[in-house]
Amino acid sequence: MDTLLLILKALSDKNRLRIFCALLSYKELCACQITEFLNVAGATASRHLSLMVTAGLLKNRKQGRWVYFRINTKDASLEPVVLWLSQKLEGSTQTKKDLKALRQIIAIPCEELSQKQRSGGSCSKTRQENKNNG
Amino acid sequence: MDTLLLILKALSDKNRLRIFCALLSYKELCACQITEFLNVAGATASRHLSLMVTAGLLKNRKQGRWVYFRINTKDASLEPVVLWLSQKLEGSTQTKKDLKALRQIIAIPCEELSQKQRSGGSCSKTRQENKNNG
DNA sequence: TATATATTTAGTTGTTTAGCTAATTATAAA
DNA sequence: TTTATAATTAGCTAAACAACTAAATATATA
Repeated sequence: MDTLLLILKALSDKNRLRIFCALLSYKELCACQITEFLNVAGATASRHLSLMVTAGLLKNRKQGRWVYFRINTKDASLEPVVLWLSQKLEGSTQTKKDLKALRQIIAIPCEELSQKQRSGGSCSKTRQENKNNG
Repeated sequence: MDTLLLILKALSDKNRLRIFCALLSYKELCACQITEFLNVAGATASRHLSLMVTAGLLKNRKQGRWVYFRINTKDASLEPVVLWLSQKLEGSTQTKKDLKALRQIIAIPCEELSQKQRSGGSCSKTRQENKNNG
């Protein structure tokens, strides 16, 4: 039951659900891409991803300085919930909005994305504004 | 996505998961029976149940002074997750322990249970001790 | 009708958690 | 080997939440 709780807690946060949803469409995403699309500090995205990996929902692989995350498709016992979530998430307003934003983000090379994040593109003010604008 | 989040949040608490698990075996349970088996204050059980009803996971019916709760089997879109949870919960140590305790609880009439709860059977000290004893 | 009582709601308190910045770690490039 | 940098970890703050007690609500019984 404790393992199950870990999975459910990992899924019961809006930003983590958005990450999961993004990975349903884009099989693999870099931490910097997820940071960009959530519009949060890198450390915040990292913590969310870490929780999901610990719960067994995600797997990651390191490639040079970048870390790529994907849904853990090896654990067969997760299949039913992944399917259920896919159905529930498909076509929701938030999903549409996120997928649209992601199309633009994945077009930018990670080097450029990271540089943008370093140079103030992710300051608190901007994040707050984006949040308010929906 | 917000409805989905409501469902996931409703499931991501140990006591609420225990309630759900109990209702997988006992189709319908009274609020006082759930209060007894969680070993919490009546108000606490009521709040948990209310969250689960709001999320659409449970339905309830009032019969006299008693309120009975059951899993909402009418919403077909919940079927996959209910099945998944059943599989995950089946046979876990916590589940076994809870079902054992429930067998004794349902043997007691609600009148007697409620009276027991009123007359100090559910004081904080007892609850804490039970918690520590597992 | 008045009283008893099962449940819910209101209000309080301590814990958990999501977010931030700053410091650390690990890898690539100069 | 030194420097730059992507990601993680540490430490902090504010918000969310689970638990409690007390008050309110709704129903049954005397």
